[in-house]
Amino acid sequence: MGKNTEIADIFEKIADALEVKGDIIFKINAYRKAAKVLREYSEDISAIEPTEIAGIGKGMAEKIEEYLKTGKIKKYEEVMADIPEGLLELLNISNVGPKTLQLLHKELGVNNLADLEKVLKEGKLSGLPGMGEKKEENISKGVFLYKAGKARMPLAVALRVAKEFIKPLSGVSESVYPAGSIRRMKETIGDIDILATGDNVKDIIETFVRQPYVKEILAKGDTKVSVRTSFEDRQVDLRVVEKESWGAALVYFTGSKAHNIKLRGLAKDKGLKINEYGVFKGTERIAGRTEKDVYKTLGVRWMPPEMREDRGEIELAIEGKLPILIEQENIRGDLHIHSNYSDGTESIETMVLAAKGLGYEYIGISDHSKSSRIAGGLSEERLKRRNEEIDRVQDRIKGIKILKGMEVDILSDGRLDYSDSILEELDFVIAAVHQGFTKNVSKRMKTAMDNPWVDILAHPTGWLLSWREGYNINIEEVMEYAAEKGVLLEINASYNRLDLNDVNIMKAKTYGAKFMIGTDSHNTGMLEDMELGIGTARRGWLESKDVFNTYRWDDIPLRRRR
DNA sequence: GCCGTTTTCGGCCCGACTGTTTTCAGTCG
Repeated sequence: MGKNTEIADIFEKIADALEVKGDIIFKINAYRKAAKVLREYSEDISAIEPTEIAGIGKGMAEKIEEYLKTGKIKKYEEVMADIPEGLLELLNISNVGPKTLQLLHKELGVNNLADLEKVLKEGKLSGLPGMGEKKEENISKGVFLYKAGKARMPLAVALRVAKEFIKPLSGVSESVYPAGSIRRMKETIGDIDILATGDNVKDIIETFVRQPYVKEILAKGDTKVSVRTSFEDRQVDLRVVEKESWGAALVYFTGSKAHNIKLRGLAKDKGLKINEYGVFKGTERIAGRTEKDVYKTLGVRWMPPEMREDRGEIELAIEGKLPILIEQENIRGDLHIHSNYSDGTESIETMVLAAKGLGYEYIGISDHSKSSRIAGGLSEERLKRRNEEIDRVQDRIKGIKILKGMEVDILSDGRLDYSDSILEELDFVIAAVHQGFTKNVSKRMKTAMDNPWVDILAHPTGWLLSWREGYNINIEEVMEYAAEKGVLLEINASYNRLDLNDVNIMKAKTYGAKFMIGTDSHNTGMLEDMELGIGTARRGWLESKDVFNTYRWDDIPLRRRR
């Protein structure tokens, strides 16, 4: 973890603490903004002048310097002095905001989750000002869901749930779309947002709440409804708008929040007002029907949802310099595929036919190497037999090129799991860490990349979405080394990885790195995870020329060919 | 606390919904 992240975490905690203390919201937002830009800044903050970053002023810069020098920030110690450990965590409970938390803390001495549960049980909340039976009940529900470990869900799960709701709605609406972070293809999703338009608003809302997966209606108004579903208690929100507002609502509900705030600022500068209903000059609506119109009135070109994170995309769109992002149609092949020779569940032939069905020109079979025993890693002898099998399948199946690859373990000393003479005979080699996640990972990866037969580095950070933190690694150093050596960085598209992620992709690109999107498929269904990898690449602003499996196989400038 | 071809002071996004209120505060996105 870099210094940027460490400082960003501290700034966010300061913001939370100040909010509970009731400080002015603008100061709090300043800390949040600083945390965000710091987290997403591609260079290490110690290497530059902090005030050059928008959102970091004199005060923040001093605190950053202080942290770099002493490892501490006095302001943080100050604001935290009278805040008990475990209090701020409670802000993550839905229906508990800063005001409620302050009240609970001051009046009832709530310091942590256990305290909160206790006062709820004893029914002590109802006596407090502004607290009634309902509010108490809602906080109880919030605690229940929080404890149930309502972590963000993987994008793939959210997409599936959203589709279940969109299917029946498409019958009664004119348009219905997933919005929010799903549309931006963020790797994990909190709540699922769906946006619809049509003539009969009531019908749309009633159809929505009648779905069999709806377990409880959390809120229901004329245009908006929130439900808890039987998919792990996940919340789904539906918002219905008039056709005149469809584009404006799409922009608004797709977000991100930071992107919207910047758009509002632009509107304001032009004497306009933008909200989910349109762009307004005084009371007159001058745009709203399509996203394109909305952006145009603000002097901004339309941009793909995956870019809308306020990371400079609005500035680029104003200058007309938006990148042309990679699309599914650009992908010509998938190089990270397991067969039943190692831990895949299907035969080489089945995987090849499925890939051919997707219109791919080539597929690379890349099973595990011998040290991955649990995953059925291949001995030299079995590797030989697998390659002969590939030749036989290729004889039978035409119209798709089958490549002999391997996902080769990086051993504890950085050597690879096969000798160079074996690696050389393969069409390509993916190197991967599957063991010793905390031991010298950066160094081992760099040693592995010194081997000229390594073409691709698999799932570079090793994290699994929402449950495994990943390798103990200096990812910047590794990505920079990969760029230098001409090793492709994998964007692992598997639904529970998405590794590299957007922020790392953007950083890697500044180092001059190139990429490969691989699904890490262990069965035919997983081939469709390519969609998730493309979304992630787009979030990292990649164009098709950055991603080498958009090239014809013979044209890929693989390291071993140079 | 940040920011500035309208400003170095005075702004800083804004609307829906809920619950507890007799007109609005808190939460959420």
